[in-house]
Amino acid sequence: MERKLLLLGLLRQHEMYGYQINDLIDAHLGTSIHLTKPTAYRLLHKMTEDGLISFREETVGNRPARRIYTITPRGEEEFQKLLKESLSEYKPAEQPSTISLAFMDTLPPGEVLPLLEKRRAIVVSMRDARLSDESHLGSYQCIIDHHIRHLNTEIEWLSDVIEQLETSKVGG
Amino acid sequence: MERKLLLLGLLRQHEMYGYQINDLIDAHLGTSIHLTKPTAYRLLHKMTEDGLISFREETVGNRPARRIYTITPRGEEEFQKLLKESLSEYKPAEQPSTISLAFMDTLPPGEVLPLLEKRRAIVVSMRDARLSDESHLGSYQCIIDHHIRHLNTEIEWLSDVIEQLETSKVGG
DNA sequence: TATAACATGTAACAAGTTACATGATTTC
DNA sequence: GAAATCATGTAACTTGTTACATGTTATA
Repeated sequence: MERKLLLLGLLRQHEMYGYQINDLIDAHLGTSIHLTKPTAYRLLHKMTEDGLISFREETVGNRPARRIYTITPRGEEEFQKLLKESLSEYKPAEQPSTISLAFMDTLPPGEVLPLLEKRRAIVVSMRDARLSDESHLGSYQCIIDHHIRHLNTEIEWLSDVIEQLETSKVGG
Repeated sequence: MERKLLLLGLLRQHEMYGYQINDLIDAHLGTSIHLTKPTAYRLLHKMTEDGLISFREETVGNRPARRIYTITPRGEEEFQKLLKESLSEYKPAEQPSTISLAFMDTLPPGEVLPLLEKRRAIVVSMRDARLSDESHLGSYQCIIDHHIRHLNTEIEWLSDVIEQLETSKVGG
């Protein structure tokens, strides 16, 4: 489970509390992995139970205490294990958005084209948002680069599909 | 939900029974979408309840009767609706395998390199399996092409990461 | 003074998986 | 006669989401 690896990896670098982790992921990794608050909190609880992380509380004003998590030696072991496993494996990403393209010939090209152009615009704006994200975050840069490359591939593929549709529209 | 679109789209082309659908997906689309048997059967039941598809039974020998599903007019409507929605949207694929790369600097390059090379070999063999799949399946070809492109991007990215590691190993 | 951000969490639900169950037929 | 394939399915579990709950502090 990659979210576990992610949390362990983050906590390994600095101690952090849940809210902080959520913010970091939303801000910089949210387009590559989603991890919603409830899931993050649940995982943190579970990993605490399992002895992989531990926390101390810190109170600022009268807000709910921050639970500042640190990785334990057992967590470090688990991290190393998961990391080596995960580095040497590959599970292809599911591409749910792709399925509809298999059925586009159901509709007349004139109807499909604007839909695909809308889709492409979404992908382009995602790519551009990533490109203009100037916060070079050391190790995350690698993931951001990965994401940009795949977004570019997606744009190229979509453009080819669109082009083919356009010529078939003219030709047919 | 893309699996629903997929099932409706398949049944729209020919009537089919569950086992057949599972086979088709395993054989040609399995690397892009997984749909396990229980999920497929459950969806077929639910869509029947909802009036999107209907079935007749066909018995061969003493085996359990095949339930041969056909799309209904309401299913056709739903299909059109889902298709238009899905064509114009884009949800980036989650890339769980990528997370570990953010933490590779945890290990010495000499230890990371063989792991990443193993990973790359997996991706390469997936790509090659797709390339050598000669069963050109009309509309699915588009999805297969999509998949191959992303696998290629993945290979390029991994190769760059590996190359960087190699030079840093020599240089450092 | 209202809204956003801070900080945690629970409850109910949705979706999908694994493992198991059943039994016939074909192939080695 | 054992193993694979055909054909359906159930039960228990895992994982994650959405919506809701609670209350504080900073900002516009």
